[in-house]
Amino acid sequence: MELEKLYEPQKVESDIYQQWEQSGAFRSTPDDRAHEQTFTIVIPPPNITGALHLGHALNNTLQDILVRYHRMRGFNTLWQPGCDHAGIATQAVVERRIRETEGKSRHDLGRDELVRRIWQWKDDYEKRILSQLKLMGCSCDWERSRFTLDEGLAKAVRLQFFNLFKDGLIFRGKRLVNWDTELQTAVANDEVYYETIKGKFWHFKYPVIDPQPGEPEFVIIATTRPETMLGDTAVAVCADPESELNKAEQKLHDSLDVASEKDKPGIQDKIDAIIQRRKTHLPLLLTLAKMAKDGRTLRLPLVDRIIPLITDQHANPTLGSGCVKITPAHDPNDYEVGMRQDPPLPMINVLTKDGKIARIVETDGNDNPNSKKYEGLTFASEGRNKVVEDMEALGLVHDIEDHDREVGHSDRSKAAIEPFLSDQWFVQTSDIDEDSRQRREGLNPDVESSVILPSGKKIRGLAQAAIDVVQDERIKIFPTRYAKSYLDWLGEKRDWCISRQLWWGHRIPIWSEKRPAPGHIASGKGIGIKALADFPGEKHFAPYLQATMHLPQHRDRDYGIREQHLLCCWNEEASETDRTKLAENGVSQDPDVLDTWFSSALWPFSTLGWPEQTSHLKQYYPGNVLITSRDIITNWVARMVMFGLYAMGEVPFDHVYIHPKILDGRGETMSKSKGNGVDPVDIIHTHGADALRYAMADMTTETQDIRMPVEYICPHCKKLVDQSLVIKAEEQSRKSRGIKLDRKLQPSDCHRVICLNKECRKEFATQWADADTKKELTIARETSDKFDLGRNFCNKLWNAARFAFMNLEGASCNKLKPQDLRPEDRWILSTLSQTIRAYHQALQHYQFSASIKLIREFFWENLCNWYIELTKPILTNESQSEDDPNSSISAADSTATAKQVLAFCMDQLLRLFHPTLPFITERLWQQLNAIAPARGLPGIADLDTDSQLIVAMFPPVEGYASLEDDAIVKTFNQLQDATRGVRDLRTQCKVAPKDRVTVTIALPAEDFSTFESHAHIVKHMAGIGSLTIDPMAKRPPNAASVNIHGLRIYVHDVSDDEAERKRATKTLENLEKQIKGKQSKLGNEKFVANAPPEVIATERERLSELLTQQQSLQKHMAELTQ
RNA sequence: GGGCGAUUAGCUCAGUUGGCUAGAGCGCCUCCCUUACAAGGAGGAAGUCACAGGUUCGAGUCCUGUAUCGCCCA
Repeated sequence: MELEKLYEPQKVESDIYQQWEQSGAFRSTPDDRAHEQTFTIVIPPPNITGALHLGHALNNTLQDILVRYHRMRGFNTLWQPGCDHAGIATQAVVERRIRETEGKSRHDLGRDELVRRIWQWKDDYEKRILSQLKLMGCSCDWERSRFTLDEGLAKAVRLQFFNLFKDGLIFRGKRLVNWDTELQTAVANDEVYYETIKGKFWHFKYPVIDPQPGEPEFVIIATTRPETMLGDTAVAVCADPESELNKAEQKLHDSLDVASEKDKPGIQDKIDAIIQRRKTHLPLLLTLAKMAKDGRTLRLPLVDRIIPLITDQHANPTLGSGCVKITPAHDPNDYEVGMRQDPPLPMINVLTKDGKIARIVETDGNDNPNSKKYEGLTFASEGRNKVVEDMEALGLVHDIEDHDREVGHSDRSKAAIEPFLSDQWFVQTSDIDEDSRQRREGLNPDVESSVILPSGKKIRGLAQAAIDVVQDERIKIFPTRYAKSYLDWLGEKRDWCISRQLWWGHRIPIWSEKRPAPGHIASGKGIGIKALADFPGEKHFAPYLQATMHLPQHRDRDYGIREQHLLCCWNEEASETDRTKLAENGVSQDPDVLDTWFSSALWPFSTLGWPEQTSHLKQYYPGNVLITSRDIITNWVARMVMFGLYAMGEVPFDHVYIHPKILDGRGETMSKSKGNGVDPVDIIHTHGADALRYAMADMTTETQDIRMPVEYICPHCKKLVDQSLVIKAEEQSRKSRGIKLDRKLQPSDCHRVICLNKECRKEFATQWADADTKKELTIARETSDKFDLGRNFCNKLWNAARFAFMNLEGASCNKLKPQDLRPEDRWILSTLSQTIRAYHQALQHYQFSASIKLIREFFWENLCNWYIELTKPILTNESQSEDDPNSSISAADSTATAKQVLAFCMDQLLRLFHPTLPFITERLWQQLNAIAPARGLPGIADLDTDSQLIVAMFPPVEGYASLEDDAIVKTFNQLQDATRGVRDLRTQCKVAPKDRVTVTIALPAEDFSTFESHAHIVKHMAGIGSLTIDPMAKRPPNAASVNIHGLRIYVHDVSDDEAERKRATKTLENLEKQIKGKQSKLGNEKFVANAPPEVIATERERLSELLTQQQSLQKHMAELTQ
């Protein structure tokens, strides 16, 4: 069964993968082995919004390399796969799809139907994602595949929530969220993008109530969002404007001192402005500050609310009028201002969930009679116009300027984001102290002000615990610089807002009953939440926890209710019937779901069966390493650590490895949501899975992201079409059609593409086209020539193996004595052993690129270009007559030894390459097993020859010490130098490759005998007909010569004196330059005094070497001139 | 605004704690379809290590500043 001349991955990959799966090689089996002998990786669960792209291919290649490496080293190994439900991202994708295809909103469908649709979507994409991973060769334990909404994981989520609630670590609070008025949900920060919008700056006058003599009648505030003034609850001024102005000026002076000339005028202008301002504004600002301290109030126009003039650092005396309106319920900064006041400012909401002006309720609980005419107007358009119009009518508009503003937009719906105050659930990650106990007052008064982990350790707070484990290196982060972003973020100890106003996700396990404040009589026929524990037959309410939550004054406006009774429960989800029954009794479950990261944070143990104490949990927790991308260090990694410590008492993993990011041809990160992802399956199609993996691992260095120019393969002419040109063409085409471009186009904006190849010009579809277009046109696959090196490498490996297999028939497995080995055998074995050691070293430090380079270099350069070339004549029996006259080894013995050594090298190489290139190595392994079933070096390396490489033993960490031989490596280097020297001269003198040349080599007498006894190597490798080694040799007539590391090489009869003189002169010049450098260095007293002795010694040695070379070359020149 | 990183050959990138003449792949030039491999082999040209200072006997490497780019956080 001879191998094909070209390696064709598609003929190999699926069979091999099936064999692995069927053999159970991926399966994890708990066996009580210690943590040191267990290797666990949990996959960062890909979300099910879309298919995987090359970034995931990188992530999973690296995981698979480590998993296969450890499996082959005999570790009990688990790679835990699965997918993430990705709350908002998935719901938005599915909602958009339904809107586009059916014209329906989620409210049209209803909660249950929408969730049903999303499950369908999940099934499709989960299937696609898992198949992508399999095609890449990932060796996950597929039988254990999990989804973050699985029932088992849902149970883990509910229990974790329950425990946190019990420990008083969950509280309810107000928060300004990014509100998407279109989707009617809060969106996360990373789902908001900013655009500059042309707008105006309105300067309004607010009348002062009872101004004293010398005080202004109005204060002037400026706003870009007039409609929010309906919710103003204060106007702030600076408490000490004079010193603030001084500070600002000093700061400008400081920066003026260090500024470049071109920046100076701008800074000077600002200083002048402040000086000017002291004259024009300061007196008024001082008056305002005093008024604020005296408790002066203002009458807010339109709604007629009396609001205080306050002092706060937020008011900047260097800008505008120095006064700023405060709308705590609709601006993040104002919210902070409001919270800083004592007592806090009231927060008055003026926005409805669907983006209109709300019914405005004053602090006394009554509707504001003046606000009626604004109610129901669209917020930032009709509302704004009406407010401005009315202010103008009242003559309270002082000025209007043009002003550009950065406005947040929802990534999902493209609607403008409004800051919106809403009730949210939080996990307290900050330190647990008196202050925070106040905040969660009423929730669970019995809780201590610390938390005791299952390990018995007492912690100050979740964030602090997660900081500690990285600081004391119980978790190590690679590369180390990423520890900083982890620590910085956790150091802020911001409580974690975990509720999301969505339908897709884990529903918050809180049930509540709204009821009046204490002292009032409960109305209605409710059974009362306290009675729920005895609710007949409802096992899902046990165990449960209950708490009464007092809602502070300014927080209850949405409800008009003073107190809420809450019940947190776990066990099973409530059934429909239960829900109905409970609803009838005035008890309902919180409609919100949990932040996706809540369930992801449990992933390292929920996937192992927690809260059940399964054998998997015992064996495989904690994991060894988490491999992920840097953008989720905070969202995910930090939370896994907090939850791991909290639920398990132990860190979830020992190491975190952060890998580079894949960028597209324009330098933008590849992402699902951006629409520039390349399907790894396309690359597998053009280059093969191993080539994909090889290139990925080879590009994974510590510092750099990976730029990946993408090309389409035109399905018609098969030529490559540059993706960035296609995007440009699309932009052009849109412009010419009069379409305004409001953003940079992405590959996902290009659906129909005309081939840029002039002879073709046919149209094709891209992966982003809709189904109809895809049907109409053929889809072009995407590719990148970045993967060529992987494909080339696989082909090389394939062919080297092919050659070996053609010649390994009858290879033996004998006990070899050192004297049986030829110098090249000893050299290659020594080099192999060193390579093995270095490979382990590199991989254990997550130096993927370096590890690949090591084994690539050994294989391609050393084994193929030297060892195999040297061994060819023996193996193919051409060299019987060319027996090395100096060797005592017979030709037949050499052949047998060479076969055994080559078989050994191939065996070790396949093992070394298997983690990176699993398919091709497994295929070749089968062939090797067939041709050389018994192999190894008995006594030195006794090998298992398992039928499957995936479970064969990896070469040992320490290499094979007895094979290492520095002397032969040194000699071989000299032989290689000589060979290269002759080859160089042959090329320079245009000797045809087939012609044999006559060569004389002069060298130091002490190297003579070793060199001479191995000279056949140079002779063979350099195409030498006749070779003389002579320490005293002089230049033969018309010889070309070169000096390399003390060797002087003459190739006879190929050069005239003129050419030789030129060559020698050039070399001499170079030598002189180096000698001069060395001499001045060694002549420097300070160098000799300060540098370490070994460095000086090397320099001296090197100088004398250079001088010898120079002398010999000068002599040579002299001979030439004669 | 704060933090992190990058800038080395035409391109994409290596370069461990400062120490031989700064490397690789691709591309380029010359030669070779030699029976494993042209997806290959042999040889070659090509770099002011972003810029400006500083520390040091010695700086691509350490420090300071500048410029440009990227990412994260607010």
